[in-house]
Amino acid sequence: MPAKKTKLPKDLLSPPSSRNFFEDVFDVVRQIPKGRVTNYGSIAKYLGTGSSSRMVGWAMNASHAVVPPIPAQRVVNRNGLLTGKHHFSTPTQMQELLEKDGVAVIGNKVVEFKEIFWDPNEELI
DNA sequence: TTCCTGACTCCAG
DNA sequence: CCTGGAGCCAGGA
Repeated sequence: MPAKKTKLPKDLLSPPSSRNFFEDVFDVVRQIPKGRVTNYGSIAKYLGTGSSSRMVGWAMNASHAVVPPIPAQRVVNRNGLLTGKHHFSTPTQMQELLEKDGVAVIGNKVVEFKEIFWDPNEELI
């Protein structure tokens, strides 16, 4: 069956053998515990891509077309701001999903961000 | 091919 | 504390 038309890079549609940046990003994001959040830079660092944090965000942009769904709401910027909220179906979707996870959000910012921060570099083997 | 943009981050001033 | 520039990598016009 041909893949549905998508804006995803060809690499993402490649077999698992050709592991790529996208799959790695999704893999890490899927492991973020409920109620915890992380940022783009930490994921980039964990994947060894150094300071390519923008690529993480870019990958998240494609996460909506992937299954199982990626908890993209758990990835915010280094200040705990919901910088990617406008990429969800509605401007409030990201916050609602976070609150559903038990994460309080006020003024586009994750409350107690520092407390619930989940760093893959230290908590993921 | 070059130029611009982006769900980022760091460093100067 | 705020602002601007650079580095970063991939994709689109």
